[in-house]
Amino acid sequence: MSERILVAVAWPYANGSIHLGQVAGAYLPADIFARYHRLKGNDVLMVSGSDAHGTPVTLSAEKQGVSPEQVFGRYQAEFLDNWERLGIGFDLFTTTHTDNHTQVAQDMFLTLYKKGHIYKDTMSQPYCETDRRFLADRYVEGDCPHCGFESARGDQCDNCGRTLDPQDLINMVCKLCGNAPIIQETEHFFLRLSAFEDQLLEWVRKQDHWRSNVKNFSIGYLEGGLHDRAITRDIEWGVPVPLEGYESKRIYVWFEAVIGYLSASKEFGQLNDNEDRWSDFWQSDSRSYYFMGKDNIPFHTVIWPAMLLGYGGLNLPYDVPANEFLNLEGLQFSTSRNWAIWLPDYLDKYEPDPLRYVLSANMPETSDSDFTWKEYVRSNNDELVATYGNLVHRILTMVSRNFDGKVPEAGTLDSVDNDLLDHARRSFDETEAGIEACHFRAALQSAMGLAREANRYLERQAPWQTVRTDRQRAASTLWVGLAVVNCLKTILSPYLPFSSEKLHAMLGFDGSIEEHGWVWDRDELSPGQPLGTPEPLFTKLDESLVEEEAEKMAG
RNA sequence: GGCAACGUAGCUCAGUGGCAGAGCGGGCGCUUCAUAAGCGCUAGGUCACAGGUUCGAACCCUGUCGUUGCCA
Repeated sequence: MSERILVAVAWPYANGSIHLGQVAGAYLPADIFARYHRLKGNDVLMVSGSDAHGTPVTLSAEKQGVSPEQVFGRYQAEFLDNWERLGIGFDLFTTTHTDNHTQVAQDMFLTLYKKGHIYKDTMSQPYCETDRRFLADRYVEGDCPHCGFESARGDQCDNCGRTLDPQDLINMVCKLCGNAPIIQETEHFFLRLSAFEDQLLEWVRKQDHWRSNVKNFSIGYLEGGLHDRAITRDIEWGVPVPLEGYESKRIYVWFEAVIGYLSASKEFGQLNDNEDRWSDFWQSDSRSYYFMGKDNIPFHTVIWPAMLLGYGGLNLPYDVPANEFLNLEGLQFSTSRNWAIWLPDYLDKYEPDPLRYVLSANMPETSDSDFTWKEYVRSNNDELVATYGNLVHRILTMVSRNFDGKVPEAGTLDSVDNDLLDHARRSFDETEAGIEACHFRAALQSAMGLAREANRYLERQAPWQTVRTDRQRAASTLWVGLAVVNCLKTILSPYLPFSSEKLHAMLGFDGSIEEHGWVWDRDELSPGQPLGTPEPLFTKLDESLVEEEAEKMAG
């Protein structure tokens, strides 16, 4: 029975490249999950897009002396290229700067407003008399009232990490002109989050399939009490407030960006000449999974659900498998300190599958994890190449040399043969259950365990010897070996789509793995089926790479 | 400061009441079909620290220290 699965992935700010932390935290797990469900034959919609609005984009634009459109346009193009090269298969990766998104976001705003979930009030904001504009949190800086750090931002101090209100800053200055802003009252719209507290708490408490840290954190967040939050700002870049008299105000980015999941779903339908397509994933018996880093949890377990409840008639998140953070060589990824591995840089030099493998094997599912170049090389050489790639290669070359490159016909199977085939069945089921539950690391371990077991099997059956003494026995062994490789091809394909596709062809199949589906049958390879020319699936990397990359990062 | 997590082998990490685990790395040996890949054996741990509950604690409770995220 086909299921409907919405794979919703956090929207990256379009003011800088994607780094490996974001890949490990959100994009890769989402893609593995989506690929698996597509193989299962389920109806999958995977969406995300560039967060084109928000102050990081305008700040970058002003720094570079270009328009915000140019900034987000450049990164939107880069993101699309990166997804293609890394094999992140979005059904639609759009942006928040589309007419469609504006319309959907304004509809959400108006509906909530009419239903009384949004109300007007006034608040105090820094106003720069020189630039004649209100200043967003990140447009002011000053001394941190807690630690005295001299260039704390309006929303947070980068030194002591505390969150701030602009009014807290000592010696506050406008980042644009350097003059001191004044504090001025301004009218804004507020989301009545407090009204949803009980309903959300009841809902979150029922989510027993959520990761415990996600659930506990959300419950704690709700029990601490929800405060109504301002959802508009006095800025020019963003979605206009759709009410007369408020033309100078924009919907604030944290409220508007999450609506992207819905607007992207609608845009997907329009692009495919099926206007109502979005409702399959939002109003019917569909499950939605939201992938993101841990810093984004409350937006997806509390605020977005509150908006959906207020709007009415739309599905709440089914699961929010948020990941912890990936560190780099023991330190946090930091854009400002340029401590990062940027995805476009990686893709210019290396293959996609090894990265997908290393990040999956080390995915920060339950706690922060660490990426090091040393581990990257080790993992590629000792696991991908030595365990899996070599297994495939030794079996294929033996068949190629001794059985005319055709699937040999098995004779009677012995208990060792059957044990391995049983193991393959178990690994297939375990990998399936693991991915289904968003336990990507464990599922990958199960698959790799099968590759190790197959190497042990070969050692025991030694077909390179029996081929000279008992040709039928060697044929049976290699037939079993091929059947297991065929299994590995499928269960590893969500993780290693490029090499699995290559292997699929080498095993003599036509078409793609996606057409083939998430199935494994030991008898799938028919005797006599001609195999392709065996080629290594992965390449060993030289240790010198570790030092080269270390030097690059130090510089 | 409040809340939620995390701290386990050289490294990266599993393990939530019942004999401390895996992968990789180290050491020794075997093998040679395969990308010098593979297989077996082996060494290696005060489960952050200190208390408590229990017949029994890495696991439950309290406190301390360290790390992370969110919030004020």
